[in-house]
Formats: sequence, structure tokens, C-alpha cells
Amino acid sequence: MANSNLIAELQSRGLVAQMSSEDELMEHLEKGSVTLYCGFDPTADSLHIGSLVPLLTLRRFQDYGHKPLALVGGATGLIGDPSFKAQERKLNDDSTVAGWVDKLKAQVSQFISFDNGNNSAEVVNNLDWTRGMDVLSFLRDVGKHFSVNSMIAKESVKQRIDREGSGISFTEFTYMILQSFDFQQLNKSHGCTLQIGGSDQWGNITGGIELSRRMNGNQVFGITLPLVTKSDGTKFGKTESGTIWLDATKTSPYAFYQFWMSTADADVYKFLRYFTFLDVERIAEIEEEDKAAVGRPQAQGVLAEEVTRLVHGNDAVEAAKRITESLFSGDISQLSEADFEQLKQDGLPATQVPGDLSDTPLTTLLVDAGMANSGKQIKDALQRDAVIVNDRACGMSDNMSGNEIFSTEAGLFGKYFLVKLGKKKHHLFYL
RNA sequence: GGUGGGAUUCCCGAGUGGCCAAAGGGAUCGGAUUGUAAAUCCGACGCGAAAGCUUCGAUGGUUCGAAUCCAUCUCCCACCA
Repeated sequence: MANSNLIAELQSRGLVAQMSSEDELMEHLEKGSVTLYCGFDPTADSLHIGSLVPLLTLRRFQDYGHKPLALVGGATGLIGDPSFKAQERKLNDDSTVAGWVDKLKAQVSQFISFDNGNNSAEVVNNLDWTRGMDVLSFLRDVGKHFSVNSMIAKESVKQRIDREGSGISFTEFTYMILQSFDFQQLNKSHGCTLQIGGSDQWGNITGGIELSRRMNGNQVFGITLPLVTKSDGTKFGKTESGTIWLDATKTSPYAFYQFWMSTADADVYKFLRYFTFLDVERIAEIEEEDKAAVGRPQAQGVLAEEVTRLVHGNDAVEAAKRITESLFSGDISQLSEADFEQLKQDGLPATQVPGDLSDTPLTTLLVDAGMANSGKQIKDALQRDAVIVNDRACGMSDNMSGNEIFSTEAGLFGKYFLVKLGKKKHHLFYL
């Protein structure tokens, strides 16, 4: 069951950034099922793909027989983690955070199994053990174990302390103590001996290791996962249309699938190792095949399919693939009336054409539908023949002729208009 | 409590009376090239199809004219206590 191959596997996937007491940890993992935890703070009403790596790693541990605890930060979410953040964050009020906690619990639960014998997962909330604690006990029992000198020295808050024009409040500075306390508590109540987290969490994790040793007399461990970076240096997980969320109502499965489809070649094999459960050998094979082949690699398709399946399930993958195929195959005349209906169902963004367009320029219409942020962008596209309605390029001269373009006669099957803006943005209009 | 510094368009950051819708960089979007990739080049990037309209923490004021000067306020930061 439990064995050290897990660490070997994680390492071969590039998933280990740092480990505490490496040899002892290996030994510890070999002895049997270990209880480990990873925390997720409610900073929004959904997790985004940044949390995917730790989430999937919990699952990897569970697959090797260990028991994962997903900690939702009902308490820490009220404080805000300052680690490597350039600025103090504004506090969210507690009813908001409480609402987010519930959503995160549900999301987190998709990835780990709660019906797995004695290594079934559990979801815990750190508000449960911090809520009732009074200030004096906190300061005397917990705070006493922390040296401000060493806290200030942590890399994670360094820029906040050193950098001109920034600062850190006592509230955020205390975050480290709260998270350390979580680890110590879970060690005591659940026998939890390992914490995993992003590499930005190293300082907070080591704090917890210290505290568990001092308060519980137990040796516990930490592993951090690499920060996901892109080869071009831009931030992973964000596009102009915003963050890629795990919640299907915030980022549609189709958009989610597309996000992974446009992964750069330079990143895609790394991402396959991070974000999928495919064997490293299989991933290496894919890479070899792509290298040998001419043209577009298959890796992005595999990645998109695997990750979308993990997050949104099989049906969503099928739907996303259907849409992708019809839109990017280049031949929309192949689509049947039922296909259009299906596209709508599958989550291709769709808008009903308003009754009279004589006063509505295309710019306004497309901006209202959410295809661009301003009319200027549409104007730019129109001038470059980059707005395609049912395979017909529209120019600036068509701007005011919405009524003709979106007429019953012009529509496919009398009512559908597939509008393409640029190479990648598609939107379905219907009468 | 004291002293000093700051708040500029998505982000960073110039601008200290007219030439400012506001330099530069980043991000983003569109085009060419391509493979729904990267790199490169071109274009856009407050709102508006346009005429035009609205901005530089807030409110008032000085001025023919203010992001720039004055007053008050709000928030932030540093140092000292």
C-alpha cells in the first residue's frame, strides 16, 4: 500500500519543490498510511486553477494509501495570507467568507474520495478550533513559541518589510502563526503528520512543523509543490477574460477546455505531468511522438481532455470537444440544425438577436454579447475583416446593417448566426 | 502623538499651469506569419461608429486655462516617540 514510490513519482513529475527532513520523511511514508493536509483559503466564491496542483496532489497521496484532509480556511480566510503578496489586502466580512467556505468545501470534495476505507478523505475548517480561542490563550500558549526575529526574516514577508511604500499589518503578520497552529491542531486531533502546499507556503509550513514539535513533541513534515509558471513569463491561469475558475458557472467547461488547448508547446508536457494522472512514461511517449510529427502537437488536446474530465466530468469533455470540432474544423456548413441546438446546450456563448437593429451598430451588438470589452476592439476587427458571420467577413461598411446581416434569410436554418471574432472567439446568435 | 512622503487610465510608472486622453513598460485584444503554440513585425488599448463626452483619491477654490497651484477631507506608507 503506502510506499516511497510516491515521492519518486512526485519527483519525476516535477511536483516537489521543497521537502523537510527528506530522509526521515521517506522513512515515515514507508511505514504506513500517513495523514496529510493542505489548506485552501476562501478568497473568492470558487477556487481557480491555481489550486489544482495541490488538490490533485492530495489525490495522488490518497491513491498511494494515505489519508488526505482538505482544510478550508474559515479562519485564515478572514485574515489573509501575506506570503509573497506585494500589498495588504482588504478584509472580507465574515458572512461572505462563511458563504465561500461552503462553496469551497463542495469543490474540494470532488477531487478526493470520502469512501475509501480507513484512508477516506475529510474536510476540516480551521474556524472550528480558532473561533472559541481567547486572545490571552492565543498569545500565551501559541504566540510564545514564535520569535518575531525569525518571522521577520522569512522570505515570504521580506518584500513587505523591506520595500519602500509597502507595509504589513499585525493582522496579516499573524497569519503565519494561525496556519502553524492549524498544523499543530491537526497533528493533535487527527494525527496529521504532513502538510503540503504551494512553494509560497514554505515559511508557513515550517512554522507549523516547529510548533508541533514544541507543543506536541511530534516530528511532522512538509512538502511544497512548485509554483506553476509559463515559459513566456506571464502569469499562469489568467487571460483578459479573467481567471480560469473551477466553478462551471464562472468558467464554462468549453472555455476551460479551450484554456488548456492554447497551452504553449514549451509548457504543455510539464503541465501534463502536473495536471493529469497519465503515467510519466506515457507523457514522454506523447512528447516523442509530437517531436517526430510535423505540425500541431497532440499534447494540448490530451491535456485539455484530461484536465476538463477531472474537473467537469466526462459529459463536459464530450460537449467541449463537440464545440471545438465544429468551430475549429473550419467548415460550418456541415452543421445541422440539431448541431446548432447542441452547441447552445453545450455551453457555447449564445445571445438572442434583438428585434430591431437599425439603430444598433455591430460594435454595440457584439460588445453587449460580451465578445469584446469596447467598441474600439470590434471596430479594429471590422477594419481587418476579422468579424466573420456565418463564413462571411464583415467590414466597417457593414457596421450599421445589422438588420440585413441578422435577417431570417441570412441565418442558417433561418435563425442561426455563428459569429467569429478573430481566430478564437466564437459566439452564437439566434433569432 | 510628532515629522516627512504618497494617491495618475487593468498593473507598474512618467508627467509639477496650456503643446495632456496624459510618456514608457507590462498585460490584453486584432492582423501578418502559423499549428487555436512560441518568437517576430504591424495595429488597437478611457467611453463613443462618428460628432463628441468623461478622467489623474474626494470636495471646494485660484486662473482665460489645472493631473499640475491653494484649502479642507479620506485613505496609505516611512521614520521618530
